Amino acid sequence: MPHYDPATIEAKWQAAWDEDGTFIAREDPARPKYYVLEMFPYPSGRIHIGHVRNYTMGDVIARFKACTGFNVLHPMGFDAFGMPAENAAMASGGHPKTWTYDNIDTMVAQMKPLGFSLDWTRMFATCDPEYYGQQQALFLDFLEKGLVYRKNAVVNWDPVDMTVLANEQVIDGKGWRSGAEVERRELTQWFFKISDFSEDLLDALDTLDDWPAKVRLMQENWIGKSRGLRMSWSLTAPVHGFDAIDVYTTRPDTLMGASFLGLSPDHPLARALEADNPEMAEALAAMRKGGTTEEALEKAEKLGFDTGLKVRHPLNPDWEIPVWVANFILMDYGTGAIFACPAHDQRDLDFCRKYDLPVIDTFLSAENPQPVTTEAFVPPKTEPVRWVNHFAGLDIATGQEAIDATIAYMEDRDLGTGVTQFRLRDWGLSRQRYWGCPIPVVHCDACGVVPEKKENLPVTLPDDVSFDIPGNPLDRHPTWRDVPCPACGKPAKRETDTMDTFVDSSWYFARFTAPRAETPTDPDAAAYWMNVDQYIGGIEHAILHLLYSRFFARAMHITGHLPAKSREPFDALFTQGMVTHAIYKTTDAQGRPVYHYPEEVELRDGKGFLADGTEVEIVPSAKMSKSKNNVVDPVAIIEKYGADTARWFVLSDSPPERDVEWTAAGAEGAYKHLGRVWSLSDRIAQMDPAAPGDGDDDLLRAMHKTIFDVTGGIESFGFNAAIARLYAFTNTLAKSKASHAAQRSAIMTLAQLMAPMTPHLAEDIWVRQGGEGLLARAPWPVADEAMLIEDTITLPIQINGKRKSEIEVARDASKEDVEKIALSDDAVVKALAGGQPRKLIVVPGRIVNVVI
RNA sequence: GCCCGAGUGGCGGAAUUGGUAGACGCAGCGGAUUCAAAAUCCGCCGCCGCAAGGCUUGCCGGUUCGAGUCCGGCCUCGGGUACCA
Repeated sequence: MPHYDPATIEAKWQAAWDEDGTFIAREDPARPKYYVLEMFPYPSGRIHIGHVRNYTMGDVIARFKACTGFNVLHPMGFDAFGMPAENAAMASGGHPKTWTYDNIDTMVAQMKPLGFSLDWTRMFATCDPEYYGQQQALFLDFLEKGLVYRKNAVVNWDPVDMTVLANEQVIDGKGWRSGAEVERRELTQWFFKISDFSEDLLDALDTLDDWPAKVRLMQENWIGKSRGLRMSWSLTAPVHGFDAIDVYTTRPDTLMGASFLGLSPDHPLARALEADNPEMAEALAAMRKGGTTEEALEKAEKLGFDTGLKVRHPLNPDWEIPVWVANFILMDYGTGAIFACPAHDQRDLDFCRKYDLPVIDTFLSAENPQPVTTEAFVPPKTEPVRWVNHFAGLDIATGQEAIDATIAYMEDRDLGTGVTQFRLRDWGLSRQRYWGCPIPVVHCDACGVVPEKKENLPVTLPDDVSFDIPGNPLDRHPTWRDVPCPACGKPAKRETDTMDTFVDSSWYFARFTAPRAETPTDPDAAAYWMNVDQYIGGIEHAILHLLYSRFFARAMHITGHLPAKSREPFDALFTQGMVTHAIYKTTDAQGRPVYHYPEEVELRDGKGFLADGTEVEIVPSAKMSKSKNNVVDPVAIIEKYGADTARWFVLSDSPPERDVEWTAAGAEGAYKHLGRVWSLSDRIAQMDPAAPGDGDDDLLRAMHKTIFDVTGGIESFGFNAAIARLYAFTNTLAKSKASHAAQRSAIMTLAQLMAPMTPHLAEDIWVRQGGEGLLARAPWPVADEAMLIEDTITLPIQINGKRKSEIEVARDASKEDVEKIALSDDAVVKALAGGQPRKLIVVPGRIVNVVI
């Protein structure tokens, strides 16, 4: 008897699909289309188990939809620009382009044996000039429609390496290579006007019914719509042309608790003042140290500088309040100036305690009225509180009521304006780096910023660059940088910043509909294939990538590159969990972290050691990340057991939305199971067709139940539960004594139901049982509803809510009959001891509860 | 700091969304087969207890005839935090 030999089977069926062109997507108006997309990978070097899991999920959906009558588009590409390529070039002297394309070749070679139903003819990498040239065309169209502009923004500046750092490259406020304290520095940069769409991006979340609620909630919070008050605080004496300071607040109800007026260190007034005040300049320089992330700003120790200026309280001109500069105030949000109310904001309170500024309660807890000491009192805006300091004479009212009342009061007296504000900021896309899409503009002394002509696109990256010194090689590449002005022809300079890699991934899904078109999209192809019916990717992209893509889809509609229906490009979203793995860490002489690969670490008694005996720190369950060296390579699994085992295993072991900690155990079990199914098929094929059988009806009922459960499981992303049903049905079939006809029907159906997960094995069983054509194209089995209904059911009996017994009743037994049977049950009779139940609850078809 | 999740046997997890907690798999234990082993097949397998029985879904409290599921308060872990992708 031949044995299960995945190496042979898998190669054979992959060749058969290739020859048939099974997965090549062609527009066909006669058939409904289905576009399945998994977030495309960064070409980090080798695929890891997370990729296998992610793409297998998409493949299950793609294969399932193809068998249920859809014309499926299932493409793959690479998100190929980004920092790791430059870091690799710096570390080993190669070129980012070589590194990237070599990695892509390796990863494609690793992915193909997995047998994904991908249309490889549509593949591209975002670093292909063909792709990024079209992205430059999009940029120019956006520019023309006013969707892109320039303004100043802060970056992390490494004063030793003289270069801009990514947030990731700032560790504890220091540059990752130089170790120097990072400074915040302003540069003129390009921005997409995503804020024009704040309201729309927020409102449209309600239409995304097939997105996870948590993602919509995260986006809602990120966009952060708030209603507040904008008002002016007049200075007691004008300075540097300022006679007042504009402030925005979402808590105008706390106006009477104002303690000081705070300016961002980047506020124009702060900058004007420090110019002729060395002491202040020094203090502000200290405040500008450290990274630019929100987390760093929020967690940094509160620093302040008293400007000596005073403003008058808008409601009481005699009340003078000091003006301070404070490091926790963001220039990007509101007006870059706040009034601080320490009693009801923890940051303000920490600041006031440190600098000995007054703390004034405006309201107290209704039940427990205590003045604020070390903890700010910040109840939900919907909770009623007792007002002790409010101009409108409120007593008990909620924060929201007080806010509304305050805004009305201030507007009536012309002291301020109620405004709606969004937290969402414009998207800064400039990066001072080489390995990205060049921004297609030229800076001319005479003409200013001049867009490159479309016929000159793509503006390609030069190949002759070096990475031996920090900074952007484009900046120091005269023959690339120095060009004639496209408008006047005089000497000018190219923009040397490149685009954020999020730009690349914000429209690739549209490009896949016509990957070789000579415009960014092809209208007919986009109209047919868009939208993405099912998008699958990691929860780590819940905010930025998805929000940026939603913006891009809108902007591409405005510029005529996508139809109106694609303003929301992803109809359904599934966020799979991450594959996690411990990180093994030591520190070098400078105290910087060094990460070790799992294969370098020997585990003993829960501790890890390197070959030389050094103990490593183990950080459990961390996201697999190239830079942390905790990536698990699936290639060994595929080589040992085959692709079907790898696919089956990554789906079977945990629910797809949950993180999974990778362990090697278990793959063996999956492999054994597939071998069992293969042998079972072989045994059935050798049965005597004429021999009598027993239990055909039971087997066929189990089969239809399995069809029903597995179909539902796949449709609802319950892959692990669907696989559990397939295990159970395999066990049933293995024990069955049914006739050959029934068993053949059962094994062929089993093969079909397994096909989305283990397509090669399934095709092989299909053809050995005499199935016609490719299983990949065979119609999906449909459960016969009549076979799903059982005649009798088992009802559990609870006594006082605890299960004590169970009864068999007819499926359609009346409530009265069930009560009668339940009350005559031994356990119930015993528990009642002759008495009457206090209450008898019968939930038909579910449960009986006897309350005594 | 702030926003969003997750927590169930030795392990991964299931539970028709308020109705039998532990499906299915892994590991383990026992048996069959074998000269022996591997492979395969059969059975057992939450915890305490000799048993009767009791306990059990991170912790504390609540709602309910009934809570893994709903509500309130904590703890731990993970994701995001706008230049990692």
